[in-house]
Amino acid sequence: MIALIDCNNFYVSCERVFAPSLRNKPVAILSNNDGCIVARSQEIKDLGIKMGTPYFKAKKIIERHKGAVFSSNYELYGDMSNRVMSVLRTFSGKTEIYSIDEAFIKVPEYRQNDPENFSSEIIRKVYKWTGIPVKVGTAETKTLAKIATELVKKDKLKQLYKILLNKREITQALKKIPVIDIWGIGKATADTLNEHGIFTAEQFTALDEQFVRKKFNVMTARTLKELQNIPCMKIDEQPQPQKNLCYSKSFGSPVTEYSSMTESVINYSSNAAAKLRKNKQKAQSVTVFITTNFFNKKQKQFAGSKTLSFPSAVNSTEAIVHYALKALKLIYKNNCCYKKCGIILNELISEDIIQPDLFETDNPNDEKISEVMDKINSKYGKGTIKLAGEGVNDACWKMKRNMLSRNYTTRWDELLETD
DNA sequence: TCTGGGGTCCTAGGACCC
DNA sequence: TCTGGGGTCCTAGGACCC
Repeated sequence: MIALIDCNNFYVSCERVFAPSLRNKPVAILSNNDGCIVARSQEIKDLGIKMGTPYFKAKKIIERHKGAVFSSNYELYGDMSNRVMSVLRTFSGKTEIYSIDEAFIKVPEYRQNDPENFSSEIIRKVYKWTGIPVKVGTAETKTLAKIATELVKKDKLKQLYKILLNKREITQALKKIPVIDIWGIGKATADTLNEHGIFTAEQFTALDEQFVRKKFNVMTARTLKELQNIPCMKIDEQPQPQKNLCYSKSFGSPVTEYSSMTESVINYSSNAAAKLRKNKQKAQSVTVFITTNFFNKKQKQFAGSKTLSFPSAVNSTEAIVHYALKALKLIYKNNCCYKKCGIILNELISEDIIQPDLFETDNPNDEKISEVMDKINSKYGKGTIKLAGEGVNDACWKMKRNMLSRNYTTRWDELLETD
């Protein structure tokens, strides 16, 4: 038996924990650069504002309803997520953190005779200990557990949990779910299914496995079996180490100068390198990409990317910045109005794997310098020490975060300063 | 004026090997 | 005149997730 725990409007809930006056008001959270709406309270949804709506299109209506809007505060959400997950671990020895706001847990044997009570205990304890409201879906497969939480959302059930164990109830449930809402079925597959006259999860579940396997792929066939209550996906406690790491952001305002572009590439590379070291990994190659604003139809469009391999796996800021700048030089085109750039570190391996550098081009001091920088930044706050090439704090390309809340749970010094 | 970011997995096709 | 069969590896692109 598997339970899926899903935090309700997670980012919104995090902000509300520290601003209780917002509990019954419309609250929206914006993407980087304060661009799109990426999380919505129920009140915002009720205003008809869709996920991903550009903020400028929804601003007026939110203001009219006296709603609150926040820039996304990933430090806060990340920390709140850790708290929720540690509460969940008190319920089961087997938990899989699926995303920042969701986890699958295996229901322990001795709790399987009473999933209702088990669910409501989870909901109560997580709320009491963290302030975050969650919903719980229980079933014998992951995909059906997902369907169960979907039903809680859709039907606005009195209970914040749903149990899908017996056959009749499963069939009833699947009738209410359009294929696009099935976990693992996206737009493309849903469109094809619709063309074949398949609209609900119940209709999909009746299909022949071989047909689905042929028409689509193994993943979709697996989803089918899971909906037929045949488990195909295990709870994955030890997620595989990450294979790529990407740090990319749109610019606050467009970049037209090579010097600004280098600043941002140095900054993004340093950030990516720091993340890599935090994950205790090294990269074997780096990709740099730059693009113009593709929403602007009148502008000349350009997108370039280049991947360079390191002589041996690295994670020092110095080495990564060096190669990223080399790659940038190869793709940069003058007279373009750039909107975005990004750094991808590829072919990641554990930093414990020692790979001798054949040509000994590494500078052994680089790693030590990076280590010291990490220590200083972790003690005194991100950005305390950085490369001069990263430019100043108010550089035009830096992302906009005009409505940022405080790091209530991770930076007490910051609170003391501002209060 | 203003439109996000970060991942994974699968597949088909090309290049190459014997 | 007639030109095989069986592999592996890599890459780009598509599809999906949050």
